[in-house]
Amino acid sequence: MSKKRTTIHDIASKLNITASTVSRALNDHPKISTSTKKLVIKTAKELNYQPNSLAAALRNGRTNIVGVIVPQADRNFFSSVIRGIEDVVNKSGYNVMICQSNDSLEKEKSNITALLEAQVDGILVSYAKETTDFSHYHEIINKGVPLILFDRQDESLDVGAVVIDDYLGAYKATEHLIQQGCERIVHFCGPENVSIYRERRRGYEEALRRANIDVDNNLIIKSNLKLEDGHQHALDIIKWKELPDAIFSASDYSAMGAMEILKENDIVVPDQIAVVGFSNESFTSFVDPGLTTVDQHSKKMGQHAAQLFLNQVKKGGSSSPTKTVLTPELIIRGSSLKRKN
Amino acid sequence: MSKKRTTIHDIASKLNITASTVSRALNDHPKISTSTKKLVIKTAKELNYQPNSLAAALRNGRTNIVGVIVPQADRNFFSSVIRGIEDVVNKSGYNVMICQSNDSLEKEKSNITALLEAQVDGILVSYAKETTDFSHYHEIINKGVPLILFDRQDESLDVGAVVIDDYLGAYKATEHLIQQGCERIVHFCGPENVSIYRERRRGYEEALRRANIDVDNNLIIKSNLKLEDGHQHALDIIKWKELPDAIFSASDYSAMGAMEILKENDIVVPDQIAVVGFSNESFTSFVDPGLTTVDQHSKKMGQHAAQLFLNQVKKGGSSSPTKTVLTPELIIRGSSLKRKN
DNA sequence: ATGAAAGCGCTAACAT
DNA sequence: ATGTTAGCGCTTTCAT
Repeated sequence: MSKKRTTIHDIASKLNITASTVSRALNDHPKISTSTKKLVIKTAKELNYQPNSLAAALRNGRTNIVGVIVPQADRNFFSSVIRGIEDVVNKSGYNVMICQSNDSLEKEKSNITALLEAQVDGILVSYAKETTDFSHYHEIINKGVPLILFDRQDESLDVGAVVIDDYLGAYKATEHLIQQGCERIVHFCGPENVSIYRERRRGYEEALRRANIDVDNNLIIKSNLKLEDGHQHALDIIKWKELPDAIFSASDYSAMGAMEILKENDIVVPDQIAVVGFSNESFTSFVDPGLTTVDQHSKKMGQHAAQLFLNQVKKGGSSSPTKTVLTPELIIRGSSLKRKN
Repeated sequence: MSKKRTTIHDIASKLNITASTVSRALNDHPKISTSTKKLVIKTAKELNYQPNSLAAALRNGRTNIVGVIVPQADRNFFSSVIRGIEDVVNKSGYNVMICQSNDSLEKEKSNITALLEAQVDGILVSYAKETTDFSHYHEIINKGVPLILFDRQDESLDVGAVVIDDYLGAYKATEHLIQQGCERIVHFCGPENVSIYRERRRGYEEALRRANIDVDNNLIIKSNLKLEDGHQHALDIIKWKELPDAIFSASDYSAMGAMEILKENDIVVPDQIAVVGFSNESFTSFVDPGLTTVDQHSKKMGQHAAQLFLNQVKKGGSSSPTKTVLTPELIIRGSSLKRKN
């Protein structure tokens, strides 16, 4: 059943030429006569020849595969980044190997090991929420494998990176809430080891300060930012003596979770509590009221990250790595638009 | 900068033994003394040795990689299937290489070629909406590479498959609408070449017949089932002389699209028009009213598909391929619950 | 324009 | 318990 695969040797012996000629013909080498090329290609088809990229990769030292590690591929944001990456690298003949870390450090490490063993030509990663120690990334760097970080980055790592200006996104979001008349703004804040969450918190605090509103640590809620976390936070909040007038969440999911609980408890969004999320997940436009959020130009981020990788390959890792910062965009929807009163 | 990679030969020469011993030690071969093993492992660490799975794969004829092709990784359904697949195959030492076809036949073909050239040990695929001709799948089969279909399958292909009973899911959904008193039920129906959409339509029609309601072809709308398609269909529908009293869409996205337009035009869901979708995408529970839908046990589907693959590898492709059919579950939410009147 | 030969890094059958 | 040897399929330098 499982017939022997045909190799270039099979083609060669059938045509009474050598494997080298076949290899060259197949790779469109300039010094091979057109007639030979045609013949080889024809015979290859007849014999149902399938190149073994493994063997070529072993010989060449390049696999033409780039590894991508994301916390969760089902986040709209990440899948959109991946599309951007594919857009760019496919054009240069690369394939993409996607791994999910599920935001777990262990899984992230094993992903990296697997990709390194598979001899990928580069690794693009958005690291897990759990990740605080970055020594496993040094393994990538030490091996001379191009490493690009996207979305989440670490300053201690001297590698190419593309991020959005999380500080600015959070600043815009908070400023918007203040303009709507909010003064007691709760912030759902992600793990502090992740730079994007530190930055978002900084943007939130700075916007308050500029508006002469004191930063109240009681209003800053440490969170894992999942839907269920949003539920829990909202359940806590509605027991407060004095309700806040807005929530700015560092994630759309926890924002959504909070909104669900508020509605269940007949607290009107946005009139009693305005809600703003972060990421522009697709569901944010479906819900009622639409969830105001911050768009991160995900596809563009992927394209940039891929381009950084390609540049690095071209230059052979000479010049110092580039950091690209994209400007986020506030998407205003019903969840934050207070009626004038 | 990019130092030479250490190989088993480096370890061998440092320890004055041969590469074979090193190889065996690293693979925990029973006939290697514990002391040698320890020494080898220690030295491997010191030299920062990284196995080259490419070379091993070339030698062994197995890569321990399974390829997965999905139309879109950002569909909750597919990403959930992928998790199920990873769950199962990781435990058996396989890694997963994910490709997206974007529902395009061309991309699907190039995905298959890439995976085949990468010598993956098996391919699990849910084919693109565009796919009507399955000859490229025969290449996989002819090469003796295990092929498993999930979600979408083709009867002409004699391979392992795991699907849900789309007929039953659609039947339950339609029956539910009828029980709610609906009689003029519109159906958004996907491309006919895709089996799942044929089956869903069949379930819809059969449920009507059993309730002695004539199948009205004017109520069956051919659709590509994206959000925008739902918008368009709803815009058409609201111009009808007589409104339908329900919509059963073969996809959550087009159901959502329709719901958005209906709301904008002050048509009350579910009272005037009830809406039911298909797939249980995560946003269906977020929206207001919650979207009634059919759950497809996505994670379980992935686990089953992966298990079929593992079985096939074990048996060496002897026995005839297994088809697994999962039973779908109707998730009733607000969008279809008419108030009793 | 084509051939001969070596080797990428690893494993396994066959020694001893 | 360890060494020897050959080869997986491909590319590429060096010949001719």
